[in-house]
Amino acid sequence: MAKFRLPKLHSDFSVDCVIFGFDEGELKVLLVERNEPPYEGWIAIPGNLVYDHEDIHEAAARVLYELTGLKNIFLEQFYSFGEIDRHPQGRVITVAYYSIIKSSVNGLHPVSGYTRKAFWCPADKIPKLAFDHNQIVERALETLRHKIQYEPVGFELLPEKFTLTQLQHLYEAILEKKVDKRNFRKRILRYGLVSELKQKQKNVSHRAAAYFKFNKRRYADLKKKGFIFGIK
Amino acid sequence: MAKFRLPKLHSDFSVDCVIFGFDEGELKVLLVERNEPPYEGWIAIPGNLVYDHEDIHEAAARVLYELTGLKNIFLEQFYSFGEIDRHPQGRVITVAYYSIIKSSVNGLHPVSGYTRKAFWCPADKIPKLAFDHNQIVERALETLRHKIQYEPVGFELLPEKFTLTQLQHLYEAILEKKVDKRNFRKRILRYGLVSELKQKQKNVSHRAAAYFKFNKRRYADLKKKGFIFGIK
DNA sequence: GCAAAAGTGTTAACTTTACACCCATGT
DNA sequence: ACATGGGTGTAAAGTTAACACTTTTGC
Repeated sequence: MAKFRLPKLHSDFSVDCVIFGFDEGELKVLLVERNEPPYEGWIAIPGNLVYDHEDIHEAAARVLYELTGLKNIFLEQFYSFGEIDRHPQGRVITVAYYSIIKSSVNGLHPVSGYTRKAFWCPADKIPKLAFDHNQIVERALETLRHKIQYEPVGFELLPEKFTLTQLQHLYEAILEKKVDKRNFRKRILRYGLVSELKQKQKNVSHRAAAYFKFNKRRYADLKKKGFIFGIK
Repeated sequence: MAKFRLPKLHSDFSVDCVIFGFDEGELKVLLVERNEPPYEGWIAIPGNLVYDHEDIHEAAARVLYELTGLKNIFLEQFYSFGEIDRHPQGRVITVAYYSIIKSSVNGLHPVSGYTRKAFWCPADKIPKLAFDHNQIVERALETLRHKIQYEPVGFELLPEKFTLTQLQHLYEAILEKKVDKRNFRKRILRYGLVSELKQKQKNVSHRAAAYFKFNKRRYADLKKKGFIFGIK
């Protein structure tokens, strides 16, 4: 027979966030240095317990803010991890979220004492992390690679203005393979997902590239019609 | 500062299972009639609390067995639901799993007293369910529709031997649209994912259709090479 | 003038789509 | 003989993949 111990004072579930950024031609993941046991001093992804009467999605946003200073980030849930021994102090199930943002945003300043600092780490150089966080990051990467196949996720990672080469390098970093320049450009331009700006690069020691911006409106229209945006 | 109340006696999280079957040309969902408060007497998807020292995945398998008699089902996690008021007796986060099976399996016999019965319901005629289960089923359907676009999920829903028309109707039921017979067959046959059996239908008042079987080996080979199996 | 990255088109192979008639079986 | 669903091919349109040279800019 089911028994409920309610109401409770504390939840034994948590949220963890895998935040992807792209900078210097590399895919990056946002990490923190913990300032609390367990795993005090370890590197981890931002995460913490959910309050009792708190929506998990809001909890993810709050925790991310407290631990890194990031605000107004669009978070998407991707998996829950519940190995019985994943937390050294007992059973804690965690709901994992991910987001892809413009890592140019500076101001990574933990707002609480839970973490000592927050910093970007190249996705292919993640150190040993606290808890089962390596597993969580690995799964987030799979989700991202999968997602980029049918949604133009990449634009979220770039600044407002970007060159087509930057965009291409981003795809190559996520998919971990080379893409043909001409075919890539044809595909991107075909559906009008980007608009060319009049502005060009300056002070580069090679032909200046045109800047483009993502055409959100156009994307929304196409999406309604069920189109798929894939780069193979 | 984080505080942990550990060890605990009971978990306040649950698992819920959306089991898809296909029968009589219709996509079906496995439902139960509850025999316990809350929502006693209501229709719901099979679900219950997770034991303290139980892996959530194992919990899903156990709960499914107890409530419906189904065993050895491949369950896949797809989302966690954590609205603060989703459970009338307090905060309960649920991890939702789905599976696709041959609904010909009879023997739906609840093994515990939690449910009065288990039965198949057409996916497009789901009644009002307990908790937020309608929302969970809806999301599982989206996941299934998405998944069938790049994995030959359909074979899991059919008996060992099936006709190509049955397979086509299955795709049409899931994708909710008509598919061209000739093009469908060409695509299925092209990659050798199915093998024709010598056996044919009997006692049908029209030309007997050939039976086919799914070629798992071939699928595994193709998958390794990164192929995508899509029906548009 | 050279190094570095930007930008640009064509062709062949393949994939997708649309479409209509004859076949086998039971009644 | 008729009703029912099974089974089959082709051509046109569209998509993908492979591939190399010229342009612009700063030093």
